[in-house]
Amino acid sequence: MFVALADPTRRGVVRRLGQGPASVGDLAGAFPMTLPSFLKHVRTLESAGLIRTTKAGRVRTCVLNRERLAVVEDWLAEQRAVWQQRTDRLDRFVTEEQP
Amino acid sequence: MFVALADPTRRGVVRRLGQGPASVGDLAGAFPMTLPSFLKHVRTLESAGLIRTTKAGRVRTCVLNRERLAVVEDWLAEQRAVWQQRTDRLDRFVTEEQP
DNA sequence: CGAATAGTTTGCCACGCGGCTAAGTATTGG
DNA sequence: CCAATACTTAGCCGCGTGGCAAACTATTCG
Repeated sequence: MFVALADPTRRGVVRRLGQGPASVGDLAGAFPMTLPSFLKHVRTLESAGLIRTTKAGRVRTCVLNRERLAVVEDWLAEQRAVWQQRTDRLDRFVTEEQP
Repeated sequence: MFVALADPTRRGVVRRLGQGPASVGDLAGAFPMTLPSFLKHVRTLESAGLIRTTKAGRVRTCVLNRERLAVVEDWLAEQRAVWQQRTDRLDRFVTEEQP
């Protein structure tokens, strides 16, 4: 997940797909690299589950898999939870300092 | 940012630091690698701005920089916004199909 | 059918990442 | 002051990643 999003090209693809499905060729047009190179990114995103692709005729269409982005959000939420626990403990501690 | 979080060791450090500051040595104890290797991760996290570190005497203490995690949340929020716009357009389109 | 289109596969290369050992530098406790 | 502690630096190595060009496959259009 994070690995897949750690590349600007791939984040670009995710952003673009947020606006709706697109073909590999259309997507590739927006990035300064050859098709084979670009296709690797598509595959990476797909195996990370961030996008789904289907081939119809000779054109492969990519769509964003929104649910997967929630995984990142969940991780962040967990971090916030951990941090929250800690400040709670701190609050209690500080509070109990004043009997 | 995403690159820094793309490594399990570094995510582990972030999680651990959520519970409060810790020294490099203490943190390293939780991971199966040598100190020099571990230190690289600390440096990576620091230059990504995810943590801040200060050295007192011979011990370097690390603290989580919560604000930076918000950057990831912002990116996700932006994605949601883009997606939302699109479904809005879609709604309008569908709605206007029925005069 | 034949040519253009849209991916796909293959094979190559450079670079950086993540790991290691060994050796060096401050600090600190006795 | 000396030894232990806590990093830090330096240097090395294997592997994965991200890029390319060239050649191949499968559709579609005229």
